[in-house]
Amino acid sequence: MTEIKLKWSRRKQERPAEIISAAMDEFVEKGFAATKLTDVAKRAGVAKGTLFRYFETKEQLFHAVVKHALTANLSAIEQAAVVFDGSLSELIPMLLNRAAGRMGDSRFPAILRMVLSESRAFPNLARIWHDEVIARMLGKLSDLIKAAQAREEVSVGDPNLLAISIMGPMIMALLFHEVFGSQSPYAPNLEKLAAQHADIILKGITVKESPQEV
Amino acid sequence: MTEIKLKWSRRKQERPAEIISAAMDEFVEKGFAATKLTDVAKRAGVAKGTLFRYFETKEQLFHAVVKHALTANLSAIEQAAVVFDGSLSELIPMLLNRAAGRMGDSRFPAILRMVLSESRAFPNLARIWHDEVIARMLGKLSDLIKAAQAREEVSVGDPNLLAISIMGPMIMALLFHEVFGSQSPYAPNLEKLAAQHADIILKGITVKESPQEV
Amino acid sequence: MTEIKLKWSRRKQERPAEIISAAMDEFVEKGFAATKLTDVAKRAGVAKGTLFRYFETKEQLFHAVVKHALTANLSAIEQAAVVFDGSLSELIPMLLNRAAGRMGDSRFPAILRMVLSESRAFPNLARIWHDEVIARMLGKLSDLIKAAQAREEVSVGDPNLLAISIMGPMIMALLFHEVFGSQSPYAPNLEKLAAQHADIILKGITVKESPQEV
Amino acid sequence: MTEIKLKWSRRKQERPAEIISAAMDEFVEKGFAATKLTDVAKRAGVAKGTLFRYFETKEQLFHAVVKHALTANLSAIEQAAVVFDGSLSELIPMLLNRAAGRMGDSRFPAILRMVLSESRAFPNLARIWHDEVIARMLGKLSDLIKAAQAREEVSVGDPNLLAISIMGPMIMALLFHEVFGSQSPYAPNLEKLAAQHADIILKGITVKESPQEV
DNA sequence: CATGAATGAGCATTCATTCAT
DNA sequence: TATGAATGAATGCTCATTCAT
Repeated sequence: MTEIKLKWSRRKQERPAEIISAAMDEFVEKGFAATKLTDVAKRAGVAKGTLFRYFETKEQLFHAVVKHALTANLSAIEQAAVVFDGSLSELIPMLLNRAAGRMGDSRFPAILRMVLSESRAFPNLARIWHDEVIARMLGKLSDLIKAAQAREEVSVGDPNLLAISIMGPMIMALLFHEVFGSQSPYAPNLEKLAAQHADIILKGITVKESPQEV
Repeated sequence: MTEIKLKWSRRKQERPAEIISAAMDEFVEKGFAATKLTDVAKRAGVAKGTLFRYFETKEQLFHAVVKHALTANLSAIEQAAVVFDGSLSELIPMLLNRAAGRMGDSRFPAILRMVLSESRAFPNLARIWHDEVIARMLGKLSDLIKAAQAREEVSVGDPNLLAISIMGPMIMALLFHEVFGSQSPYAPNLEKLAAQHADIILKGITVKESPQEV
Repeated sequence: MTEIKLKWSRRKQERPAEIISAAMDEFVEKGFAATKLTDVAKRAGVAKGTLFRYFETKEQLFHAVVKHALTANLSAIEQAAVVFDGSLSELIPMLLNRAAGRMGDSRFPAILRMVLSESRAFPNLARIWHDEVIARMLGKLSDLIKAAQAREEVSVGDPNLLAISIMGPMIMALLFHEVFGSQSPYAPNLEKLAAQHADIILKGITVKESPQEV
Repeated sequence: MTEIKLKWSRRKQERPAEIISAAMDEFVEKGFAATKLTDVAKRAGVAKGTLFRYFETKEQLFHAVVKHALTANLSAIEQAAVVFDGSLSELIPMLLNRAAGRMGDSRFPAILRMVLSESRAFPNLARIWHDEVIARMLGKLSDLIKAAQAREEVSVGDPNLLAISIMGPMIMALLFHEVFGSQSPYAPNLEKLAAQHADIILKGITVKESPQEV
């Protein structure tokens, strides 16, 4: 009896999280429109009606999923850049390598793809992700680049564009794996790409002490 | 008079194209599942039933749209690289600049996004795009890089990854505009990005003339 | 030119009959509701729109088909009984044998079945068939039976019911072949049934001259 | 109160039967193609969507109706003959009389007619009815006739055809009432037909006591 | 007159949402 | 509070009918 009671109250606490997790899997797999709440309920191990106790509509459930995905990844994102304060030649390899690590273990790429997919139907989604993820990430990276330019570590150039030059290939590679799978002969190895791209970029932007100039 | 007389026979020729165009707009805007054939018909200026004269099901209409988008862009893609035969230092700026040009005028970015969105529900779609677009594009670029490496124009490194280093930022920028719009302070100017990224990459990969030459 | 002209006007004359024939095949095969006018047109070798030059609606086409089937078979039916004027012991075998003959060559069983099928949706159909076919057939047969009873050829009994006793098995057998096909081990051989049933019935109804009575 | 409380759980048990009953009425009245599920739902007192909770498609609902009709009538049919073990002179009047009884109270004739109507569109339907109803009925009757022939109760002749001679008029009469209604002056009275036809048949097939016996 | 492209009312089916239990 | 049976608006698709050619 006590057992059961505990089990119930325990589950009650966890229900929303379980539902969100199940819903995320479904939304990510099928997209918003093609996801059936019956399937979400089945996957979450609850009755369909139960979903509506916690989320008023399908759309609100979707928003909850997105919000959850956001906050779950946000700390990691912040951390990646905020903490750091060294030279770009140290930051960039670390940043790209960390991004590469995201691929295998987390649902980040799938969520990225979902955001790309659904942002047209849910403009809010695009705005939130822009403000919370993109702006922070690019903003921080851009600031670090500006600082590096100020101390003449790197050559001049638009820092925002430079940030895209740095991150773009990783994003493209992530999407490649998401969309085309890892079996393609062109599927990039993320760690190697991170290393090689960091190398190229650093060579491409670092100010060389030209011997004869001195 | 002539106008009216020819209305039917002329339209019969154009109908499929008109419908595909309208359908592309709807699919791109709403996604496959959320697109209503009523809206497609309305946009195409025909009755609902007329759609089914030309395309048996919603899915076949979708495939026709994808195929059309593919062939419409394919020639341009082939051209971009195939014709070329000079050094990478000429090719890369041209290639990126041309990609930048695609943004404003064509529906390419929207289609790219649609492919990202729907490839999970339509695995065929992913396979076709992989084989027809990605493989060709990356394959050709990779070949050119190998040739440049052979004649020691550029340093060693995995050519496939290098191709991603070159194209990734443009892809990311395209998606940025598609998803977040061009109003964002972080929205990259495509032409400038193309120029700046080409510069960086070339500096990053070109084999330097040995110092004693100076 | 003349050739063509002739061909056309010749066809024009035949068109309604060709359409009715094609329509009968389709209606008989699929039933009224499941028959598509496109298929009728195709089978008749004309365009869909042409059907509507000759028959205002699908329903009117159906009525034309029924009417045609009726008149085509009516003369034969009339003939079978009207002409005859002999004893029942001659009539019944002949009648049943003739009915058996109908099975193989004509579309009569299929039409019978169609009438059974569609009479609920088209009460007119039932009424017409009742008045034109059933009443005439049963009426005539009943009259002949009454005459035979009057001259004490056959025993007393309700002549209408007797008519059904005579015809029923043939009707059932016709429908058996129509519905279950001729492969069933129970599928009756129509000629044999006609002969055997005639025999039984005649034995069953003929007034025997009991030897001792004389 | 109890009424209301149990409404759902009780109805859940009854719903399929209620729906099948309503659907049978509609199918029998209009035929498969012309039956609208809206009307079935209305007649069953449920919403359209509810139908699909219990039957996946219109066709499956139709099959359920047929199956129900089959099993509902099958036991009665089996019983009629299986149990019996007496002489044909007792069996035949009883059998025909029982068949006559079916007319007024059950939906058997309507179902018979539906099977005739829809068997072309649903060949399965014909096969099932052939195997489950016709074969059993005719088979059993045929067996009893063979036994009677063996003990010289009745004269020789094909037992299958004899079975049709026995049943045919009842089938025809059933269909007459179904199709043309009971108002026709030719509409047979089923009980009288059963009695009279039994009489005739028995006289027609019974082996007569040889004259010298008198 | 013949054609067949175009139409749109009509129907089967789906699924988010409600609510009696 | 949890359940899942019931609901009905919404949507893909069909096909008889129309009408410009």
